[in-house]
Amino acid sequence: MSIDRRAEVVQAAARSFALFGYKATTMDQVAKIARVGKGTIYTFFDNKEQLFEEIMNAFVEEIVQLAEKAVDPAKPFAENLHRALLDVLNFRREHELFTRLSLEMKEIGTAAAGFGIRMMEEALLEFVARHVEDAVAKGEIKPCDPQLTAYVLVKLFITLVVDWPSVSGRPFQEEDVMRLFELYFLDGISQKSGSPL
Amino acid sequence: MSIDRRAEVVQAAARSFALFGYKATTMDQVAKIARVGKGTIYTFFDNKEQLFEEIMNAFVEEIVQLAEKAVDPAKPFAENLHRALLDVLNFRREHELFTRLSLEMKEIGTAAAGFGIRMMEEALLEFVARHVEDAVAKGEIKPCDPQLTAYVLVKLFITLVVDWPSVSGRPFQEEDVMRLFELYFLDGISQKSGSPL
DNA sequence: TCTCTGACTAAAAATCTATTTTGGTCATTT
DNA sequence: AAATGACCAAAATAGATTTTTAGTCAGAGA
Repeated sequence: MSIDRRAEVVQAAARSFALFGYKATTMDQVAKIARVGKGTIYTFFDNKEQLFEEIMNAFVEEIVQLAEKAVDPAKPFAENLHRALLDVLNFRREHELFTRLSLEMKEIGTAAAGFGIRMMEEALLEFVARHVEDAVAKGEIKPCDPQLTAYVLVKLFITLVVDWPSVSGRPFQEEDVMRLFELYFLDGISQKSGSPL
Repeated sequence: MSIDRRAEVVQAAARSFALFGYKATTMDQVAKIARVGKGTIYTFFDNKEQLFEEIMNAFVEEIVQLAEKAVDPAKPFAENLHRALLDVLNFRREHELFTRLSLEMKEIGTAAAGFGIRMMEEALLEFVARHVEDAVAKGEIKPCDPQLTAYVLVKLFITLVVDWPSVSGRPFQEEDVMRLFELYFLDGISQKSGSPL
């Protein structure tokens, strides 16, 4: 039985994309790493972008499934959000493809890298929006536009996990992020209800 | 009495920066618009960047003063935030220097434009952080890191006023921004206290 | 026959070179 | 003493040339 050349190609490409980014990954290189002829790649994928898309798709699916698994419909929104964010956080830390692509996207303006990022963000937004909608329906959170709320939520997440650490120098611990999320998003910073004894 | 050449230079440069951006503004052009010799500019400013800095400084000062005027120490934090943000919002809409520089910063990577933007953001952050500190001291909002809170607040502001409109296509009205700010930041989206009668 | 390959090609990217533009200077004028 | 614009070096731009790379295809190997 011959090896699964398609899988070899995908694995090699995934490694190369994660290691060098989209632009610096050449098809010759992928072929070499996968130990196949370059033409073989083109029997499975029409072009470089499609190969990239496949890998991003798998990546996105993995993340969404992870988040989905963290959600228990019986449990409250805040708790589900908590667990899902934690998982995404950890996943990000382990797989640096996302981080590298973000960099490439911002430093160089690679179109495909931008596409990849946008795809991930859109998938994440869709996922969050769906759960926000549920939570609103259940009366767990106030009525609001699910799309916008998801957008704000994800932006706040990125602000806390990516932007602020790079501005202030010190990254947060997981628990910090969760506590801050509750403070800034779920409960609000306004000191109005529970008067301090 | 001779004209104030320095003021002429500053005015000409301000116009040109706002109209063409940092990079596309040449010192020859500024000299011509200001109707002075190019050398004259260099009797007031060491170089192009310093000229730019002066103009940005004035700009930032104007904004901060505007915001400061909107704040009444006797009034609650939420209301002050409300008014200050409204003023900044309007100012932004009127003066396009900020917008143009943001674009230049993102499309081309002009270092000086980046510097200008960062300056504005830092000034704004400092302003907000100071007032957050006050509000915490007065017990109007929950105890929190003023720096971080200011950062989150400004980011949310930009998310609502700049990012979301460009994503969704439809910009917000002023009142919308304010209402959303209350929902997402001050009160929180969590449906916990006031049960919906 | 069918899968797989790597030399090949056209197009894009990088490199090099010639030319122009531009920030900054300074001897001269006012 | 204040102001100027011709001047210069350095940087940006444009164009020509070379290199790299995505994608093809005739043919080798099974």
